[in-house]
Amino acid sequence: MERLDSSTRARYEHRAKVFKALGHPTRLFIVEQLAKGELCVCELKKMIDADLSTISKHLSVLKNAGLVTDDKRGSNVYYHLRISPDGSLFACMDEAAAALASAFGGPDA
Amino acid sequence: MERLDSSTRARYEHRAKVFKALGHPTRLFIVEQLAKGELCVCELKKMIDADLSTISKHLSVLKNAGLVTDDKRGSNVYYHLRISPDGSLFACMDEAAAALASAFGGPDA
DNA sequence: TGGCGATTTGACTAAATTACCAAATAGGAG
DNA sequence: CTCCTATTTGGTAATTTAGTCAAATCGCCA
Repeated sequence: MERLDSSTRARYEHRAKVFKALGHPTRLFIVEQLAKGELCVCELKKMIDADLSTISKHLSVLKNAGLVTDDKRGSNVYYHLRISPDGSLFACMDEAAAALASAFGGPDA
Repeated sequence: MERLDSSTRARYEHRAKVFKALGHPTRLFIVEQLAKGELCVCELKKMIDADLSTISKHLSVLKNAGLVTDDKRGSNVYYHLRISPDGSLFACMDEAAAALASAFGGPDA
């Protein structure tokens, strides 16, 4: 029987950090937009109705989870994905939606 | 250009809920154990060093995210996964670990 | 019926998250 | 150099989450 001891826990904390970063609608949206190509903060601002500082902090969470990197060019900061848009993390998003929908009979159940 | 308006946002909130549920090491551990087969709360208790009520609440979060269901049999409550252990949500966990590791040069980078 | 083991729920506290505003910083243009 | 734009950071209030203990439930068995 596997037990959640401290060394096992460290491994799970590692993974949980990535899921946690994806656990916010705005961040999930950002990740999907970046899947189409890099965007600078001001471009994301046009898409998202929130304070610029809020968006900046969401980007920082994604960066700390290893999901994106930033690249300063001129006075702009461009963000792009570190994961493949064809990878399981994206397939996973659809499965996530399906899990909830099929459980509670949502619109796309 | 796609915008995160209120209806779009509702869709992302839906998905984010599932990721959020996976964004805790204990819950991630529980999900992986359940991938091997159903377990009752007292069996999970043997694996996890936390208060029984804490475990119960984690299970409730997973249930609300549509990831598990419960099944009372006798005086025990058995939990089992609602998602396939072969699906992308599991493949995704490895990718999650890899994303962080490759970003920060972790042990399994 | 009475009590027991298993599990959930409620009350509560501490800690983390989120959002906004204002201020700081950094680079480029004039 | 100085202003302007782009972005991040710090402070703070509101909300949510995680964890613990105690109390409430529920199904069984004597």
